[in-house]
Amino acid sequence: MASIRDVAKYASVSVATVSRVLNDKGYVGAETRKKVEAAIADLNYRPNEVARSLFKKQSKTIGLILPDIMNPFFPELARAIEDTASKLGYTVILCNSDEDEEKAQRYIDVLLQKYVDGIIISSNTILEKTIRELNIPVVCIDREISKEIPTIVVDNKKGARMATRFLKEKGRRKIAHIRGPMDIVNANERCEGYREVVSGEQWFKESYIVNGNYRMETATEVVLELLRQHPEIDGIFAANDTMAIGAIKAAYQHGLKVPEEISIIGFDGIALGKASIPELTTIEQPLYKLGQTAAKVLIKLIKGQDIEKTFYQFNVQLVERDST
Amino acid sequence: MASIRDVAKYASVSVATVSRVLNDKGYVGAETRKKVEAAIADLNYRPNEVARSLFKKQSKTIGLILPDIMNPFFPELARAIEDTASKLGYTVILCNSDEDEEKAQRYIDVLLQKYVDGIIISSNTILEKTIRELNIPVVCIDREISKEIPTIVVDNKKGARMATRFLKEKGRRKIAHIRGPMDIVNANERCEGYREVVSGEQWFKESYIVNGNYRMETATEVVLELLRQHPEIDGIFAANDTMAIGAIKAAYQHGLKVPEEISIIGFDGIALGKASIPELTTIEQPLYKLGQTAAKVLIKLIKGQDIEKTFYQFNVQLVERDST
DNA sequence: TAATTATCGGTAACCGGTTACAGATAGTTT
DNA sequence: AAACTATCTGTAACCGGTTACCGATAATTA
Repeated sequence: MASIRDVAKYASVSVATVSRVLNDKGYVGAETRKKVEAAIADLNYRPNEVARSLFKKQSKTIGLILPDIMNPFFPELARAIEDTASKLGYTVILCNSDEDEEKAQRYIDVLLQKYVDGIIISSNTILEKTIRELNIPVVCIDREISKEIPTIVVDNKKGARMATRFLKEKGRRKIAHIRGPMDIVNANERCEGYREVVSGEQWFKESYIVNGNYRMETATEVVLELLRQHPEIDGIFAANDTMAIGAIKAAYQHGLKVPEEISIIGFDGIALGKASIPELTTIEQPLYKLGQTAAKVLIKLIKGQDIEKTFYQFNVQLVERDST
Repeated sequence: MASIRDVAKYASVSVATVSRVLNDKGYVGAETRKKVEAAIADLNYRPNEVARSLFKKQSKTIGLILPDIMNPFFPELARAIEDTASKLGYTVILCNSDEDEEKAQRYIDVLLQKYVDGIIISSNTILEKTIRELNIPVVCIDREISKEIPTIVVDNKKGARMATRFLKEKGRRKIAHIRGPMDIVNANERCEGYREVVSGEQWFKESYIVNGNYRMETATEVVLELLRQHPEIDGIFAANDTMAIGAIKAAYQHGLKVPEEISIIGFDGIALGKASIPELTTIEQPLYKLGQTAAKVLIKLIKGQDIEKTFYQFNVQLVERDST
């Protein structure tokens, strides 16, 4: 591949001049500019981004650390981030942390060595201190670590309240909740939202809250057990869509018709919800918007521009489909 | 961050020596090595991967160009590729081409500028010539472009025959096929496999083959229309799982019970199939294995090792679940 | 003892960009 | 005509690694 020196020679100018044309910086005479542009075109020259990165200490690359791209919640986020980054001239390195702090740390080290300009991370295990020591911008998405670090999330508690109230409005009187992992903030918030709505009800029992881990199979198991213990249950609010689908399966296995005999509502609004039969009623997060915002905010920070706020909380929306 | 010169100064040696220790190359005395290692530890030094890339013309990074990570077929592939690459010391840049050749080309240009060591691509629009001109290894996955380029796929035709025969064995006598896009090789192969099995049947009509585009909504529409036209149909082989789920929806909307009145089988074995109700019978591709192989083959090529073959065709497996 | 060889470490050029600084030219002002 | 300024272009150092090549020392051999 042609280098800037080849172009300079071809156009009979110096490399500095070529660089000036390339970056539209400093004085370049009209004639000279034309010569250089012709040379660039003739040689099909593309500046070497690595050399540029070395000098600028910026790579036009961001790191994206997610628990697992196979988790159906993340592809839409990843897509939005990549789209936005790409539009703004950045490239995205994908990393799967498996919720493992050590693994995340290893990825971070590699990303730093590659001079990534910033990182978007979804993690609950990483420490605030670790992040601050990186000396590059970091944005958290979906999981919040600290109010100090820019974070993009939705109003989980409100969404949970909406979901639970909706089931009540649908005439459900014994509403259970399958919650997410204890160490994930949004799972706690969703559980809290559910609690706020049902704690005043005289029918509410602590055992109506069961532990899930955001995965389908486990949800099916625990809901099956729940229905055996509490045949009176006629509504379930699952803390995410994946578990909600697991719950639908459990309901069928238990011989219950959805939505006739039991209503089930999820949270997230992932594509999966439209693929299930019946289609899933859910609290929809503006996933694309979240990813887009994360990328925009991160890139603003990279460019040294300041951002309006450090905590972006988006609204959720109830999408009624056929499971309620 | 500390540079190699800082380490050299701290250890009172030259940068060459530090580099030798770092890369275990050339003679370094035991004493000297210890000093250098101590310095590296004390200064918490990590070599700058960008500087290294510049000199080596290798970045320990590979590009992954997929049509769309939101398409549920790709996350597992991406995960496998990332896992494998990461284990072998490579990092993955994610690109979404949207089946758009121009977009893919733009990504390729950017990737080249960043000195990626190789590219894994899933595309049917890109030309063989374009790829050969890149001068870096390229591996195709899921979509085949040319026998010259290393390709990782499954035996689509065989899988399609298996699916169609399976429906016959289940006693289905009027089996339709929803095919994938005309410009995708695997869609044609799957259609061909279906044809081979049904073309001898006296009941077979050309209109039993309908065009889908691998998307769910479209599949629902065309199947609905198909069922109106041909109420006799009692089996459907959809060219991918997403369309199979669309077909299940259509069947329900048409008042048919799955699998009692109509059997539906998909292709791919994506996670979605386990989330649908009824769970989807499908021809499962070893997705993780495919991704893993793609990464391994690519990295072998990058390292200049030679590979056994240029065409890796994996077997598919029929997974019977509840839709047949 | 002298010559040879293995081992070790340093200097400096290189990868391909960017940019501070300085020098040259042309146009304007006094 | 001299001085000054605006515009334009080039030289060379720098980013942080790698490595060819050379010189020095110590160990081995004749």
